[in-house]
Amino acid sequence: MSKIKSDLNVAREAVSLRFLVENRLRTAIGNGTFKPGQRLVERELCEQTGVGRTSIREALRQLEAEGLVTTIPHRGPAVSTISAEEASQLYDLRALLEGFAGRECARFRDPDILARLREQYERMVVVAHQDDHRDLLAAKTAFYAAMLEGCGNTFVQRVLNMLLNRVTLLRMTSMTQKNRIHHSLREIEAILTAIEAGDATAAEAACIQHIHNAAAVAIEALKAHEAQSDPSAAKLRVR
Amino acid sequence: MSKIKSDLNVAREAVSLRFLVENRLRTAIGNGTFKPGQRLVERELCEQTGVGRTSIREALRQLEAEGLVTTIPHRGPAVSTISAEEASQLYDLRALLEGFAGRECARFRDPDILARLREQYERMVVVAHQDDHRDLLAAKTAFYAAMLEGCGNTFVQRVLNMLLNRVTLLRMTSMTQKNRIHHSLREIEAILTAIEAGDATAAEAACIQHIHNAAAVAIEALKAHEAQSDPSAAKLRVR
DNA sequence: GATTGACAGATTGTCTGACAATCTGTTCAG
DNA sequence: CTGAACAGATTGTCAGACAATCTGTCAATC
Repeated sequence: MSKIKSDLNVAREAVSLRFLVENRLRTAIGNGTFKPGQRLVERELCEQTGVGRTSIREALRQLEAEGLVTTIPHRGPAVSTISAEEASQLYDLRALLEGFAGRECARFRDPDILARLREQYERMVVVAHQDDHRDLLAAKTAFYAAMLEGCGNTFVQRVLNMLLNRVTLLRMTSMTQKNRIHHSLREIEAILTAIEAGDATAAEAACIQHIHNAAAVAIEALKAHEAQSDPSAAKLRVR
Repeated sequence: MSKIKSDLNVAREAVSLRFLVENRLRTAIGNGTFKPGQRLVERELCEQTGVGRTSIREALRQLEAEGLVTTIPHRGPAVSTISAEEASQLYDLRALLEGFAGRECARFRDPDILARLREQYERMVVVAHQDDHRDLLAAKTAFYAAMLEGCGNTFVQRVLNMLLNRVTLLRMTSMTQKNRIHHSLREIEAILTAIEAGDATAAEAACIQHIHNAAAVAIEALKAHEAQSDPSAAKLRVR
């Protein structure tokens, strides 16, 4: 019955302005237009978007709830920064959740999901050599999207999406890692084959392993970055 | 260094109105003043709280992001309801996260946390016989709070708090289960001893077991409730 | 009698303008 | 160089307004 309904679903076009603003800001933060730490002055956003302060503020509140933006009282919102410690915790949670997703995928083995996973994986293999990593990133994102969907748990999906947004934040802070691509590909292959084989335990382990590896690189880069530019660390120097 | 700062932390009294409203609404939903499905008309909230529509709306946006409130476009916000299916997924995620928390607690074995856990457990034992379950609930909440803190992961903490708020929602939908208390106590004892023993695997298992048991009861009650009162189910009847 | 269409009432979505509270950087006196 | 005072910037909040949209009702129509 919900199947029928979803077929003639007209997708609710009447989107609110604040929703548009929200997405606009989210992608602006995601692609680095707004950098971590940068302040987001309400009036400026009003001018840039052409909407009133009301809508801007409500959109900001949403992003704040997602952790993408941090608001200091009477000082205003700014794009969230992320410390090495936080990043580490973030990756831990991500590993836990993606492990769950992988495990459930392997358990269900929904043919549709399996097909999408393989499709994206093969797309990744094809575009892996390109200098421009955008295609690769897109395929990887699609792969994850499929896996999340396949786990069949709305809440896990939602939480993971929030986490991924914040990881993107991290990617802006540190630089994109280069040579991990090939390792990464192999790890994803392991995930895929485990899921296809219906081996839940292996799938979970592969997901966790993959995130742990990615985390190690990211955290390392972040720490280096911090040690070099953190003013509070500099202050501790005796000279 | 952050230790020093946190000691003389003056806790930032200058709370914004929207924050007060937010908490007020949250507890109102939590204690059943606003029941699931009930509409929350902005003007009415304005009158009841004495604050302007701006603050109300921003507070509602926050609660919406947490899933406690659902807003239908041009119709307005209402306290979220929760289906048996959603509840099941919610408990799955909760089991995953609390399992993690338990495991980490057992790994760290922070003496301070251990003491708090035992203290709350013993408090639970003492007040378990009372007809009024409020004390018991308070102790249980404190027990969980300690465990969450002990896991040392801010994100897990935050997500779990959100989930717990929504479980409370569920508690409003179905009725409080009565005779589970004694089972519940024994399960919590298992968690505690595993953590105290530093047995991470056992702690994780105990946490997951506990949630699964709680889930089973809750879901059952919810399904019964749904079958009885769901109008869409009634409509499908051929007579 | 059931279906359709129109209408009124209720509420939200959004804008504007305003003003106090608060934060921040700078200047100036000691 | 230290500390106080001040000015500018920005947020937090309110009130009032108005269009867009949803919902229920009621009459007209088949």
